[in-house]
Amino acid sequence: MTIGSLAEATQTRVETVRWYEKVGLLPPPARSSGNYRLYGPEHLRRLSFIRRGRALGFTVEQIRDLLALADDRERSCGEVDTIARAHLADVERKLADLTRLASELREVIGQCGCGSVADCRIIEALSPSGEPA
Amino acid sequence: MTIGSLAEATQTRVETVRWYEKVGLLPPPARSSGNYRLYGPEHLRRLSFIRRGRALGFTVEQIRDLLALADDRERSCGEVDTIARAHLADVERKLADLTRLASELREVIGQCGCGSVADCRIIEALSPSGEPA
DNA sequence: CATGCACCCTGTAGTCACTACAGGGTCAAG
DNA sequence: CTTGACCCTGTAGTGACTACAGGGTGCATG
Repeated sequence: MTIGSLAEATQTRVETVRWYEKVGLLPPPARSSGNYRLYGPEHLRRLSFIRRGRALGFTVEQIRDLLALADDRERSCGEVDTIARAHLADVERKLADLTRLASELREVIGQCGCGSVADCRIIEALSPSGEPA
Repeated sequence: MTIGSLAEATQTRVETVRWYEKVGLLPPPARSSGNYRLYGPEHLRRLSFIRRGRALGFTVEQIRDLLALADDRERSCGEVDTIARAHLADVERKLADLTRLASELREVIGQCGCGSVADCRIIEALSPSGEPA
């Protein structure tokens, strides 16, 4: 399996696959006579894991930890649970922030009468103490 | 007003103030005999505008545009409205993404029986076709 | 007058997770 | 034998800062 096929199979860019190798998430594969990377099914599994983790918003460092835990199959699942819960808490914080932000934005936009900038409420809302910038 | 007071007044780091100057959001202020930056009330107003915009999630480029529009007070408010609406649409997209993500995470976490990694549902959920990594 | 300390200066490099080249090599089809 | 798709390495860029390193300034205290 060349890097192109692996990338296609996992919906990843070729450069990204090489980057995962560089930062140590994906082990260096064998090389062909022409120095092409040759991947096996284990690489496909590992890269799929990485991509799914990224899609769920885990950082690369969290995925590195999860991979290390997944490799050590005897270990208790507790640490995995801890990482996942910490991440969920993070996502929920961001969600709350964005919700607040969206409602502030909607309010600001609703006030715009669309006259001239001189009396634009959006600009006013951005300026300190409602004064134009 | 030195850079430190300005930074404190706007809840900004000193380095960030200097960075806004470097990228052209904040005009270069006068200098003291000892080469210290000296800011006036206009700088305070402009920096407050920038910080409020950032807090609302506008990018630096969007703020650059908003500042240019705000400076040209004759112009119609339409462009300001366009920028704000585009940003709101962006925020709403992110909000939808995060909401989906949080529910997926909650599901994954709920499945973890916290035994050994070998039968950890979180790891399985991250692996392709439910198979361990 | 000397010292110390908080503050300021410039400039560069690092963060995160990639992305985008530049400048070349390899391979299979026509 | 040439074309074109693919691959290689290495470096630099993205956004919005942040973190130094290595120095200068300004003011209070001894």
